[in-house]
Amino acid sequence: MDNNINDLINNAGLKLTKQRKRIAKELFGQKDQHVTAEMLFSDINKDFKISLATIYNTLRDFTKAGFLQEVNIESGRTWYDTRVDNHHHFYNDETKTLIDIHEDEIKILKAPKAPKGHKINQMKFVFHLQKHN
Amino acid sequence: MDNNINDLINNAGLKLTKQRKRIAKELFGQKDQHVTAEMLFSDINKDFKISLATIYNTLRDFTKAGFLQEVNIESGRTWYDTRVDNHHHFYNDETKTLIDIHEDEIKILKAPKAPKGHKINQMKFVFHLQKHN
DNA sequence: TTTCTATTTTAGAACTGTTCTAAGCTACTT
DNA sequence: AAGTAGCTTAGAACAGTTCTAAAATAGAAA
Repeated sequence: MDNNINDLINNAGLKLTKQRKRIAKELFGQKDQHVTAEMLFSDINKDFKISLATIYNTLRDFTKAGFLQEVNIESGRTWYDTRVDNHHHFYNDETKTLIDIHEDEIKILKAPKAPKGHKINQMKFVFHLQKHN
Repeated sequence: MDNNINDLINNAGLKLTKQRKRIAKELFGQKDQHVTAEMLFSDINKDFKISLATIYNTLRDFTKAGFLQEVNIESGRTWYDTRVDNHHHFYNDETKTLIDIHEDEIKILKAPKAPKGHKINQMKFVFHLQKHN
């Protein structure tokens, strides 16, 4: 099960370095995580010296390999989501936190028609949350 | 009708400066525009000297006044939309262009339930486009 | 094992989009 | 016509991210 990750890294044509193992552990150790590069960097650096460049390189590599999905909500920083299936998000603007929405929690009766010569490749829905008493 | 814009600026408690008039003309001269700060800056500067800081200041002021809506799709830059009603977007990742989707082109049968203590404040849907032959 | 090399990591420079600063200018009020 | 709050500006500063080029290392080959 730990090897699962290692095998995946290898199968993606990536060398199994200490840094990648450590990042993978951080990301895939618990499920459904949402992280930014800075978050990963400071969390890991509590007990494992790693450079910010490696964090960015690895996030890019893992995304390319399909282990992660980028989520863009606020311009200015990129979130990485360990869920790579098709799904959507709640976003709490106040606490700046993301919550997954499983695809079957939404039912679309009518989808917009893509412009001529194009088709819809991916749908990304963000539901902004507000406190409610 | 030109005064329309000027009145709106005034009513928002903003002084009617040359720069704001010019930016307003650029933004609201034709309808349903999507611009970035850099786009506005270079378009206007073709015939009217204006500083980038003023562009940013004005985009912020106009947004606060409700004349514009921010759209965040790619992290790294902010789009401004002259449509301020509730609507959604197609995004062409290849050409980096936005197209409005009127709200009635989408019908949602089932919306996700907001987490306890919260309610959905705003829904922002992005439909990523792909070429299709 | 040891050697070899293509990858990887790294510190720091560079870059992009945006905000801040503080000095001079100007729209509007009196 | 003068006064002032608000505005514009150039450039510095900042945040997030990518780039660079030198040193380190995983894994293949001998």
